[in-house]
Amino acid sequence: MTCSVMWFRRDLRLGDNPALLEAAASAETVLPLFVFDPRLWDPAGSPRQAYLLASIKALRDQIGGLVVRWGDPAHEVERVVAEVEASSVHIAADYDPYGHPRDVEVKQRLEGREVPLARVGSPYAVAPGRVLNQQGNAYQVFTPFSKVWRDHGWRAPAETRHVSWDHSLESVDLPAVRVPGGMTVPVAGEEAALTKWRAFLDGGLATYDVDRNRPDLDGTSRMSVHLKWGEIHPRTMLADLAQSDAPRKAVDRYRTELAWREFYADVLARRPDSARDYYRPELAAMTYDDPGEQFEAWKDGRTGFPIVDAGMRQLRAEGWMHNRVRMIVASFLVKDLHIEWHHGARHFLDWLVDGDIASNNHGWQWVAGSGTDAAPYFRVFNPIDQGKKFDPQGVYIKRYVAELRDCPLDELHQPHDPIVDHAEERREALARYEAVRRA
DNA sequence: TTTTGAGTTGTTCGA
DNA sequence: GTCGAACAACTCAAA
Repeated sequence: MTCSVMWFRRDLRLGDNPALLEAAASAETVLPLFVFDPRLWDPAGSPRQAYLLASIKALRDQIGGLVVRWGDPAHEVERVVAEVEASSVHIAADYDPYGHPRDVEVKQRLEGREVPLARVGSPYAVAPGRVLNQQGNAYQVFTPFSKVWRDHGWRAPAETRHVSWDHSLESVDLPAVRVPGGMTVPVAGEEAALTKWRAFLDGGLATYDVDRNRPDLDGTSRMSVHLKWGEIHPRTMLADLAQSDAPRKAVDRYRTELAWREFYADVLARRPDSARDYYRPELAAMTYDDPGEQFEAWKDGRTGFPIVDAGMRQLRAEGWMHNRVRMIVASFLVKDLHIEWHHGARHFLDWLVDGDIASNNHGWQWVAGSGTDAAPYFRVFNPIDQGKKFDPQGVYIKRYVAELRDCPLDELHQPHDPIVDHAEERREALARYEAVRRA
């Protein structure tokens, strides 16, 4: 019997999975593999790890077994290949700063055994590096990127075919993950992702263009976590959007949000350093404050600004935060507390179940004014006005800030014992930007 | 090569 | 309360 290895990473699904199809086509049986990489695993636990574990269990149940290994992927994949005498290993391409070099190393190791590492597909509708301008260069601005991306087209969703799974290898136990007490992470797995997506197509999509900014209405699809782990492919979603009879404006807006995900992946693949360093280095010269007690207050949701505290508490309660509120709390950290964006980005990655290095860190750089399409320096979110505008009845605030549940609406959005004065810190932020600009 | 138009997500002020 | 203008200057993309 010939055998191929399907090495799952961030593509934890069986449907619309070109790498899996090719694995099945190239051998009689397919061995399903997942490798826990200690370098990516925090023994202290995290919501993201808890979600990953739940998703892996769902995948294992779907397949009826999954070979789990623990260790350096280059070593573990080679070992599994030797154990089953596999003829090939199949993966979806990873473009992240850590994943890409890892795959290069694994490929080299396997070449020593004359076993190909076949990269088929990616987590994106259009693989990073494919969208180019007329000169053949990458775009650095979202809007022209999105137009070319939209017209680039993508493959139709791949058909699901029968796979003969190989269950001959032993598996190590899944690690235990500690989740902060009281946190509820979303239901994981391909089935859950598809169920949620179909409900959104029939429900929230119709008013997505307006409601997506309303944390009180929960007007987003909440698909980010499923995209993060590849429980659904964006190509599947784009095909469904093309079939949708929802209003054009709403469909276009959702498509644009998927384009943002692909744009930031494209930028990060081109500039792996931008995961950590300033995309535009000029702003690194700005004066920032060291994270101290105010940073702790921000993380705990104790700033005294209701919409900020609600967002930070939602993050701790659910491992997720509404996107509008992510912008508000990010602006507050960078512009009101004058703390460098990467401290906030790190905290988000520690707590978000959907934490994705490209979208997260470039979103933060956008807020800090150091990313692509840098925001004008004078754009400082007003947390009071943002609260009134996007949570008009205070439903979102009251959901997460228990001590304000009896607060009358005309006082609800006002700061309560705030750690800073917004107007004052806004002037301070503008002054610091002005100083860098002159330099 | 030069020129022109455009650029996710905002706030404040004054009419 | 609503509305439009001002808030800068620069980079990118395309004609």
